[in-house]
Amino acid sequence: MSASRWLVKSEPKTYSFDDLVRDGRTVWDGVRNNAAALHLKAMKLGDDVLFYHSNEGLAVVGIAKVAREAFLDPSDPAGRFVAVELAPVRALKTPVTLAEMKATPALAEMALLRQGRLSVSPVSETEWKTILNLAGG
DNA sequence: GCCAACGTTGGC
DNA sequence: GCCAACGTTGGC
Repeated sequence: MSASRWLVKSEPKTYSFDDLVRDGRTVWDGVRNNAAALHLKAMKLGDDVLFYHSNEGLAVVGIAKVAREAFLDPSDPAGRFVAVELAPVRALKTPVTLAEMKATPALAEMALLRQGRLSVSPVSETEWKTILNLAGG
């Protein structure tokens, strides 16, 4: 079975893709939404992850991968939510902006576009390839 | 168990 | 700074 693909959002002011590159690896915690948490739980070691900058930038800027599968979120005192760990793979040659994605018919069904507030969402193989093409490979 | 009120996210 | 979308909370 092939790996799954995902997209995570982060406000660059809080934690940017550059921060992930600098850190080499990070705990992706603080997700407090059930739909997003289900996606975190479904992540497998080595899965591909698009890194999206929200609020500022508004673009997919890099590729990461799942470095540790879901475990109890250490920042959640109630023990209800999970976290994963992510590691950087590479920055995109050209960031792919939200506007570009909205203007691309092949991406019309993307969870990112259909449910704007979802902070962790699945990405289909077709969507992945389309975005990497937009990024210039 | 329903639903109104409220809070949060995130694009504009 | 505004507001749409959506999740959560709490009174009944």
